[in-house]
Amino acid sequence: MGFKFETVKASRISENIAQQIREAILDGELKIGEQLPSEKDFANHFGVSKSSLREAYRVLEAYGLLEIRQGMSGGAFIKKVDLSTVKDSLVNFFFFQNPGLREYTEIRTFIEPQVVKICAEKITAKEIEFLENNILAMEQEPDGKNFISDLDIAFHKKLVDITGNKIISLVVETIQTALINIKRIVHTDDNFLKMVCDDHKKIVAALKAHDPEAASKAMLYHIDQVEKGMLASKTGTMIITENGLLKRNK
Amino acid sequence: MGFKFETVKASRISENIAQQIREAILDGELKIGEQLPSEKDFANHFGVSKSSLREAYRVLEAYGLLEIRQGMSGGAFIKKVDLSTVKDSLVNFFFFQNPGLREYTEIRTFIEPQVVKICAEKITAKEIEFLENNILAMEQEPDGKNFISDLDIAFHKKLVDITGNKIISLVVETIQTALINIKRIVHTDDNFLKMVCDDHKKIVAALKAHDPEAASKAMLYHIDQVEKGMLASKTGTMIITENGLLKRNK
DNA sequence: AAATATTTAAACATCTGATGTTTTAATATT
DNA sequence: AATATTAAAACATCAGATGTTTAAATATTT
Repeated sequence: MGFKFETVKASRISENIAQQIREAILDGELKIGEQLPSEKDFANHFGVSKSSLREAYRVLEAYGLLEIRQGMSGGAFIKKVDLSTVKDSLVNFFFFQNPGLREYTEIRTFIEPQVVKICAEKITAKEIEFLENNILAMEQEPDGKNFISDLDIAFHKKLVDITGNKIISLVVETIQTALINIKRIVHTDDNFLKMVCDDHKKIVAALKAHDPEAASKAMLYHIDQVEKGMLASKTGTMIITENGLLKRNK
Repeated sequence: MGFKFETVKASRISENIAQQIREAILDGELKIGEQLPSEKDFANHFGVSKSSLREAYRVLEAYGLLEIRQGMSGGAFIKKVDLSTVKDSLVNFFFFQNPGLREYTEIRTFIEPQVVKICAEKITAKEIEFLENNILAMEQEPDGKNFISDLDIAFHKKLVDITGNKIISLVVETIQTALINIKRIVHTDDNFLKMVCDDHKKIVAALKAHDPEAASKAMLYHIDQVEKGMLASKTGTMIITENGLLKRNK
């Protein structure tokens, strides 16, 4: 095997600074809410021009690590990276990977049946009420496409949140979001909506009975139904290939 | 329930431009490798100053959507977002979420046993050879901590790659990377290493026999062993709390 | 005294234009 | 033909001027 030196990228001042600050955050030296010096002061401190420092700030802001506020008593503040930042990053990534519907379904079948198994043991009366209200709202909604999507996301999100596992939450939520984008394209019909409600009801019934196996089974069935429904429905500006891959139809 | 208008953020020129370009990419108008106009020209086109445009480019570069090259016939080129960009983003996110070892283990037990089930059916002789060589290399390595980590990642990565599911690959690889960071801290010993090798061998044996259930069982056992091993080992600068949460020990 | 309006100052946002550095292609030299 | 030099395009950095936002301090009015 040959050498394995890492590629060296020409150092850019802004990158250097952004890296330093990011490391300080990851090392715990800078904490949430803490304020960095003003552009002028910090540029001076680093011995660089304001523009270079501004670019570093912009990059850190793009990472979601910084919030920059204008005005008096404004400035750059360390911020907890929020979910939307990661999701945007994942959207960017998956755009080029272009996973197929099959891939989304597959990982869902891995995770979500197991999620409801845990839920069946831990779920509280209040959480069951939340889920039941969610289904009710979905049924009563005449045709609100987007609203339905929100309710659908909320249903599945609630379930993962019950597990208390932040990683699983992120994964499931990201997949849900990606699927919504696909759904918007494939124009799922009223039958689809009814099917979703029925499936959700069965899942909740199993959870109410604290029956892990039944819940798991109902969820697995549901995920498969959703895939089938989406593959069967007519597509708008996109087409679904034999692999369940979505492609622009132009 | 009250109104639900979204918060409006003061528009910044650089942000506006970055958003426009990002959308053009996500709409398929700009393709990989395509070159954007030079700073000067594009700034002119938008009717803004060079600095504003540069900040937009910096942000897009941070997203991993742009590669900027200096020199003649340099410029800004649309780039496929690579894995490391997403991983960095996830590292930033999880730093604040600070998931516990338990959470990592849990999602692994959801995914990886099912992964090897698929592998047991699809795996080829060449892939088995790869895995066997990987184990051999791991055994022969006297003490190379980091190298072992690389081999460990490569082993698990190979398995998910066999499934051909890009989403699962990303999830598993991200978790592996996060775990390595934890392992570096907890100073796993020689016994741990031997255990890993033995477990990997059992998994490969099951795959060789094309036995999905055995493979799944071996993987589940392995993941649990790794968690136990890490919880038992002495910690360096970090301590593991009762929840399996890592905290800096200072 | 309280409420309202005005002023002020700190900090970011943007612009302009000059100068430096990198990189590749064209040209000249050996 | 190989090597060295030069030129040009594009990014990188800098300096400093001007505009805009925002919150706090101050002044004014009720």
